[in-house]
Order: sequence, then structure tokens, then C-alpha cells
Amino acid sequence: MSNKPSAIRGTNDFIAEEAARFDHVVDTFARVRRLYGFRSVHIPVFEHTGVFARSLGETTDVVSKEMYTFEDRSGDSVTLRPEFTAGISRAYLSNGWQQHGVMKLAATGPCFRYERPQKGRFRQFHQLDAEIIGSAGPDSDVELLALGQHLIEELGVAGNVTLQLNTLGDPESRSAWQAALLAYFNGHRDSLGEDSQRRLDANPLRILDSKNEGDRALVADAPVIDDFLTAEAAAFFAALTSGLDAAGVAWTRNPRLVRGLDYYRHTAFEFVTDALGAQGTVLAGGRYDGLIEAMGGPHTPAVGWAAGIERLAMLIDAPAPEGVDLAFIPMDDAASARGARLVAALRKGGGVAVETFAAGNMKKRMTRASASGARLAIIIGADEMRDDTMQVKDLVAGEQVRIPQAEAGFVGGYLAELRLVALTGHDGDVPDFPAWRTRNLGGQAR
RNA sequence: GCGACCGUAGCUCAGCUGGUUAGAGCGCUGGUUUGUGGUACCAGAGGUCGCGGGUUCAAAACCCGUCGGUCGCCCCA
Repeated sequence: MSNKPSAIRGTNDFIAEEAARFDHVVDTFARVRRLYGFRSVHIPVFEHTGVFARSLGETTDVVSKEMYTFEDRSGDSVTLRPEFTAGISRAYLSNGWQQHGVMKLAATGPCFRYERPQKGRFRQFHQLDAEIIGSAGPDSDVELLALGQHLIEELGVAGNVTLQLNTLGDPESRSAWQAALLAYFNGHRDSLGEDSQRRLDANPLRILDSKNEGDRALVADAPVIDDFLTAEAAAFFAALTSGLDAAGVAWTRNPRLVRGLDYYRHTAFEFVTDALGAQGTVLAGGRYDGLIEAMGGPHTPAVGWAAGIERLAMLIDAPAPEGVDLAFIPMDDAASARGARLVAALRKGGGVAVETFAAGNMKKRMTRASASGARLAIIIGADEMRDDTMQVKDLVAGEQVRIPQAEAGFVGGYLAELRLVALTGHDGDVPDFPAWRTRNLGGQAR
């Protein structure tokens, strides 16, 4: 048992419920983002290292110690994407997407960060991503946040998640505030924890969300961004908050909320939960007006967010397990061949999900058929082959009828009706299959 | 990079202060039911006790190392 192959640290293999949770998050995003006109974008999973190194900020942890970077065979340094925004911005410039005007884009897929894994944090993790590129107005921030809120609601986790909102101001506001913070914390350097003393040099803003008890007391009296906001920055934030109120997006002001990556301006936000241990951030982002310009493009305002699929997946209720509609159980080769045509017709014509159970003894086949989630089973053996009939068993009711194979349409019709009832949430009682068939036979006869 | 905890059957775990052939539940295979499941009963297969070394008459249990996992710090989705 010790020679089993092992997975790379911090990667996951999902089946069954875990896979269903993951899929449900992805599917829900695909549905909701269309409601807001966000179009799908597909970008590479890796880029030239410079794409990330320059855009995220050389001193950030993501760049300085968490990137999956390696040389390819030609000696170029390439990096597995640690996030989506830099790659999308690069694609925007590479392909001249300015021609499309304001773009609302959505992406999904794996990202990579070389970190110690823990709850809600992995080396290969997966994100949902939404960006609005080319729009400077706070109405775009509102739309983007509304999308995020809507997604959270559709996933049924809104009760556990709150939106924390802050502004980092424009570059003037931000650097004035940063200078004031630096002066303030330098004055109390000795009272700061070890980690925060290091932050003082690297990224003083981060001291604001220190978890150290002693730091928190200092942070409480630290300079607040509001006192450094330029008139424009203040107006932007006011427009944003009133827009959110108008759109019915609930938010909480958190003046100590900062974002780790260098490119953020103005809006910064996190949807957080306390139900996930130490990794409470489930969806987060902000405005990054300077990024595309810094990458060598024209001045292009933009806002975006990313959400952690695994984190959302841990939060939602378990989705209904996957299953098929119908189990086909042939008793011998002849029945198997006959049934193949029948099954193909049901799949292609009726959209019926069918799984065949031909291995093991009868009891085994029934057990597996039952576990497949199928409502009905079609059983064909030598007896049935003789007179072109089949046994149709309702696996929920336990009732079974022997009917002509020519009546396969009833099977498709019954399953279609069940689907319809499930879809409309109409809980009208559908009888078991034998009774349903008798009823519809009668109806047709007249 | 730092810290804490954990590592026994396919899975989840029990195994008290070291003492003979290492257990349970679930799952798997077969049977009660020669072609009928989801409930029940019976039987069976399946374990280098993560790996290496040490202490001891004796180690799954104690010590050291190592690898792996989990959670936390840092940082972040």
C-alpha cells in the first residue's frame, strides 16, 4: 500500500458529492453571468512570467514566493497563472480588444499557487472570474457587485456571507494615506508584532488586517482613508454606495479592508464568511484602472472579481446526486443486441439517460440498477425474446409489468412526465409506471 | 518558510498505563432467493499497523529520524 502513486501536494481528486458540488458552482455561475451579459473568455493557463511578475507587484507574496514558475525547453521562463486578471489584461492588449469597446468577460478554471495547503486553500485551486474592462464609471462597479451578490444568492449561501466594502481612493489618495500610515506605525514600531514590523517595510497597508491582538489596538487608532480622499475619489465612492443601495446589494463598510495586489484603485471588496475556518474570503476583487496602462497599453479603467470555487463548494448544500433515468438489464447476448436498438432510440429520441447493467448475477444487476438512481428498469431475457415483450419495473414503487417491446414509447413518455413535474416543482402525484401506462392506454383507446 | 496534531483492511475508525493468532461498521464476493434491487440473515476475501532505525524477553503502542496528511501562522479566492 505504500507504493500507491500519490497526487501532487495541494491538488485534489473529486468524485461523487464533491464533484457535484464543484459542478453546481460552475454551472450556476455560467447561468447567472449570462443574466448580466458577461461573455465567456478563454485564456491560457500559463503565461510569460513577466505578465504576472510585473502586474501583481514584485513585492507581493504571490509573486515573490507563491508562483509556479519554470523554464520550458527553449529556456523561456513561464508561470502557471496564479489568478485571471493579469492574463485577461494581457489578452486584451495582445489581441487589440479595445475595438470591442467596453467588455464584460467571465472565465472559469484552475489557478496555481505554491503554498502550504490548508482548509480552503490548495496549490491547484479553481476560480470563477468576472471583469468589466474599459468602463470608468462606478455604475460598472455596481453591476459587477450585483452579479457577485446574485451568484451568492443563487448558490443559497447568502445567509452566511456578507459583503465588506472599502475604497482605496485614486493614486493621490492612496499614496497620501499610505504615507500617513507609515508615519503612524513607524511611531509605534516597537509595539507592533514581529510580522507587522516586516510589513511596515514591505506593504504597510497589510498591517490593517493583522490578526495579532496587540496590533489591533494600534490599528483602531490608525489614520483612515476617508481623511485622505480627494474630492473625485470621495465622489466615486459615494456614487458606488448609493448605486449599491439602489440595486439592493447589502454592504458593510470596512475601512481596514485592503487588497494584497498592487494594481487595485478605488473600490475594494470581499464577500466573507465565518463558516470556512481561516479562509473566509469567498469572492473578492476591486477596481484596477492602472493595470493595463502599466502593462504597456492605453489608459484603460477596469473592475473585476474572482471567487474560489472550492470555497463556495464547501459552503453550499449538497446537490442532488447524479443518476440515470432508466436501467437496461439484458439476461443474455440476444437480449443485449435487441435492447441496444431500444436503448439508442430512447437516448437519442427521448433524451432518456440509460445505463446498461449486464455484469454479475441478476441480484447484482438489480442492486447496481437501483444504485444508479434509475426510476425504471427494462429487463429482457429469453422468455421476453420469444414474444417480443419486456419487463418494465418501477424501481421506486417495486411494481413490474410485462409489455410489448413496441411500447417503448410509454417508457420515454413516463420519464418525460416525471422530468416535467420535477422541473416545474409541480408536486402532482405521478402514479407508478404500470398504473400510468394503463391510464394512458385507456385514453388512447378512446 | 514556521508551528500544532495525525498516519491501523478499499473507506471511516477502535485497539486502555507495551504482553500470545490485530478488531468493528461500511463497501466488496458468494449464499438464503437456478431471472429481480432498495429491508433482513449467513459465510468469505481483504492488513509489510506510512517508512527506517532504536529501547525491550516482548512494540501497532515508547524514543529518534524520515515521508505523507490535516489544521493554523504568513498570504490569499
